[in-house]
Amino acid sequence: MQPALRPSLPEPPAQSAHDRVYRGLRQQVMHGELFPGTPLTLRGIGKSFGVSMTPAREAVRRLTAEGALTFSASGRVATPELSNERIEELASIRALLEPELASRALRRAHMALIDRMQSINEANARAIHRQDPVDYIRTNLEFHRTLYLRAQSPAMLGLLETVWLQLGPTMRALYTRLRRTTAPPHHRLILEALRAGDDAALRLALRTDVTQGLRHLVV
Amino acid sequence: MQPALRPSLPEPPAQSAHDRVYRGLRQQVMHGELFPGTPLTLRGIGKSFGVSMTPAREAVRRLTAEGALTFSASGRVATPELSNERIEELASIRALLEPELASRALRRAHMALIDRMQSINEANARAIHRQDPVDYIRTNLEFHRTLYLRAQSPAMLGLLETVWLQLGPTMRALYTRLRRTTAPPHHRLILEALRAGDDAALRLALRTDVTQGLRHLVV
DNA sequence: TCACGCGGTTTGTGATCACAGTTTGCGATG
DNA sequence: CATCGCAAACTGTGATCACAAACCGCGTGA
Repeated sequence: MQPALRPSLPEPPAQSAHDRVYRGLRQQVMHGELFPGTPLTLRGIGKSFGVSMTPAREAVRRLTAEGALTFSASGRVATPELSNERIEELASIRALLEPELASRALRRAHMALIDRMQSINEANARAIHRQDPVDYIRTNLEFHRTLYLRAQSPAMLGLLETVWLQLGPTMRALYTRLRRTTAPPHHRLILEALRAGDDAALRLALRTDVTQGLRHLVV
Repeated sequence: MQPALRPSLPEPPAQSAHDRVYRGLRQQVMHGELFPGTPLTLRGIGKSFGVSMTPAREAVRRLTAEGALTFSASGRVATPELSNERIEELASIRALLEPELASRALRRAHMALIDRMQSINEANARAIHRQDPVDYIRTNLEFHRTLYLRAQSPAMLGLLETVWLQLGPTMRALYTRLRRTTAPPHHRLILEALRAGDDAALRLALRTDVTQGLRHLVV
């Protein structure tokens, strides 16, 4: 969990049962803890969170609305198995939104932010070396989100997180399949563009980071 | 309702109770039938759709996940009252997504599509003359959606519809306040750019249509 | 050996209920 | 006449239940 990220997203404690379930499931999906096509059951979810079916159903309903889960034929719940077209479309949405968010964040960026991103990036490199897919996905998203939070554009970030959510299981399948041992090279470019205050370079670095990262997703 | 639009969005009949409620409420919100801050109750929703609280709750949960409804203090459900910053942010998201969708649709556009858009636009002009805010919003969205459906980018269109949904009540408040009697000039430019096959002009026309239309929203 | 069919089990759905918190409206009091 | 207070009504929450449909596995038959 990343307690340091919370203050910018003004979500109150909101400790209702369905909200606990929602957050828990959402994190599992976004961080790639679940493979594509993993079947879920309302009773199973409820039991694993210690609640009844009702809050589990609401959380699932909410997550399906965001594309994090799908209803297979006749209402069975599962993580999505994306077609190649869908993957490419989601990647192009990332390529549209992320440079814009980065550009907005650039105006408000300061040294402490860049340092924080750098340390997250080092954790990301360690996850790669450890060959830990979940931690790799988690730190990678955290790297990006840390930057975008500075954009002060909650609606746009929310939309982007929806996209990440849909890609979660697919990214897990990818990063489990190809066991890379070298860090993605573009995070360094992002940090350099940030330090230089170069908007065009930053946009380009993000676009390539996103499209390169998802290039290998197409089966 | 627009039965002609259905085939491209491959949504099955899906006649469960919560889905009927979801679609009904969603349309009410997106088409501006509800003003910002309108309070809703689960029991009231259920009664007006002839179902119990359970499906009503699921539909509301799903709509709040999309930003169509908000939970006011201590769980009361209401349509959102957006701040100026949020309105501007949503407008800039529209300005980002809609030119992209239009550009993708341009490659696949044909004469029948343009004719259909033109006839929708005439219905839109009639709604303006009749000073019917709901029908104005409905035909305006239909004009745009008819174009974007051709982009064959369901995920991007889905994201955009989420944005429309969030703006629904606010647009209703606007178009009720300022009683315009002249059609927005940019739809004509969009049609001309489509006929000419001019990508740059089309992108520009959409960007100005979106930003001009929402310029008056800021209170 | 393989395909088919059938019954037990599991699954999502929707209704109902008890409960706690909030709002509301009426009446008493200054 | 205005203001405060309290009780009744209302609201969302979560649990439980009945039910129908889908699924799974085993056994039978070709």
